[in-house]
Amino acid sequence: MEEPKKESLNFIKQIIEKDLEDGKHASIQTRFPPEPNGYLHIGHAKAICLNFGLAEKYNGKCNLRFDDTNPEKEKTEYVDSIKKDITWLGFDWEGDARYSSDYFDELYTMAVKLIEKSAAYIDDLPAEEFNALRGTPNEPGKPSPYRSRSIEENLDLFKRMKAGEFENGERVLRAKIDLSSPNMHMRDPIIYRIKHATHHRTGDTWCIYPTYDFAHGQSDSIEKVTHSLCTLEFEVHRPLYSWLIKELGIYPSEQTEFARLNLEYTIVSKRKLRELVEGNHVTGWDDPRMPTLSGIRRRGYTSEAIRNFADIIGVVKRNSMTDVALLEHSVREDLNKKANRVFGILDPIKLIITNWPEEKEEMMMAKNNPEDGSAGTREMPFTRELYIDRGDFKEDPPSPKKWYRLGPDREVRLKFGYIIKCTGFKKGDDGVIEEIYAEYDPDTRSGQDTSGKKVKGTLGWVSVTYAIGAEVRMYDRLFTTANMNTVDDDFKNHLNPDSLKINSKVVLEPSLKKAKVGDSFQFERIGYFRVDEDSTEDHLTFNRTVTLRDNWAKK
RNA sequence: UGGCCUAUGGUGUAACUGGCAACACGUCUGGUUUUGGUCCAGAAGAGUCCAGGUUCGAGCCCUGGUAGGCCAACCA
Repeated sequence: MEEPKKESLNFIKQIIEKDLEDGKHASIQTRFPPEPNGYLHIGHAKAICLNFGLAEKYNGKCNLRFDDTNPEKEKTEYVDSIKKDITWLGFDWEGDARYSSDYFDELYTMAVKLIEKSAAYIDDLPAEEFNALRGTPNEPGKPSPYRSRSIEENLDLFKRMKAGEFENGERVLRAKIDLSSPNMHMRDPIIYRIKHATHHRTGDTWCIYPTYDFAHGQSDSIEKVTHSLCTLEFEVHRPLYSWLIKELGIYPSEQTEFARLNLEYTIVSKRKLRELVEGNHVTGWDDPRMPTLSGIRRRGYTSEAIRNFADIIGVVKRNSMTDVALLEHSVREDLNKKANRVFGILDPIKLIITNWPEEKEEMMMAKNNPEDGSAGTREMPFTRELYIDRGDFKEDPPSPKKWYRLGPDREVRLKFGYIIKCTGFKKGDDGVIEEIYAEYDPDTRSGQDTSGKKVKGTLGWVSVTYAIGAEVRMYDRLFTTANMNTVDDDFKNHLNPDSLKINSKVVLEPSLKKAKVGDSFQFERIGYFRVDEDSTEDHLTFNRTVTLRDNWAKK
């Protein structure tokens, strides 16, 4: 017997398994806490797969909680899109979606408790003076003159803040911790601020709102989150996270940080993505070039591919730059199993079978997916005039060993059809080839080939008589620079001018008439394509998801 | 004149917690193939940031460096 290979655990799984073994927790509770101020992107997918995946693996639970403590930025529109994206990825959150705003009352009570413990105070300092007193990482902060107010005065002021007696920015509530801490977040951080703004859920009930630091950890605690996972930049917040929980004597959730996803040629800053949308550099949040989940989905990536991708990139504490090849491999792997094969000709040129009678038609049997027998077969009409791809013909091709395709006197198989031999071509005055002529060998019908001929090249084709036209949007990376984190000029200078090429002269085999929005196909020998929502009843539009691997084109 | 985190092939991660560095992607060979796809077989590619130390033995531990990331929004 072979030793069962021990599954290697990432550092978070190790922590969880230890906690479970030690009996620290009977089961785990995680949460995915997006701020509803934008669309989810591929980086969020990593966090979603982590949190929901962990709950799945360890029979725990994962909440969806909207971190909505800043009314000026948050909108219900985003709540809806976020839910949709998580569902698309195939995850279910525990119970109803939660909101930090659900806990505003409780949070307020906690703040009062802190004041009563003399662990928080109201500061009247204007922002400028406030920041000056805070010091720098190298110099300790100095106390505000308001730091030593009485509990009664603080309580009264806080109540009046809540009652709306003050203007935005006039006063804040600060936790009283340690002004000389080398960690800036411990230098009496602001925990409540005045914002006369309408909240997407609580409306005008409140004019004071807790800051991230005062809302996040306590919300975790209220939900009895055992493992609160967030990205590396929150590492410095952890002492504050723990301090508040301890000071308030509430359920001790624990924060653990992991590295966020960095993907080559990709940007995941919400601000920058918004800039692309608003500057019309892309067509919208769901432009198939966008790294948003809505964009990726529209492009044709499957949720299985994304989940697999999240799986193979792993979870660690070190920053890295992920090769896009990993993502592309994930989709190809998934689509290879699922997508039916069809013939699509991106750059059509007429091929005329001169020894094929004008009116003769034959139906050819084509396999839908060689990887999946249950995908069945379909019929394709074979006629005298066909379209093949211009790139499959060369007037003066290299040696047959280097060129498997068509050229004068060369033979190829038209897949699922006959072997043909090129007998000539017609060139226009402008030097452009207009038509290719060939003769077919009647003994080579696919499946009934008695000729014994072997040809190296196999081409896709579409009957001119039955072809349907379509538009294909060929997408490429949005940026030309691999590491977009380190560009110091305007990131828009790095936009790839060729990130979208529209090809509207594409012809497709007639079976595609039945294609529906959202369907993915493999155009044989070319790539994977998804039917876009811009398609109409009688005109299909496809997005190129990704090309096929092509070992030959590289040489 | 600070604090915290991190460092393993080209890329992403492993290494049963001290036992001669593994997997995936990518690259290159060859085979199969009615997709130059898939699949199959194989190869190259790191001696684990550097220097010391502990140890029979260090990628894992210790010390000191170096490099990168993060922290001074009433953002999250």
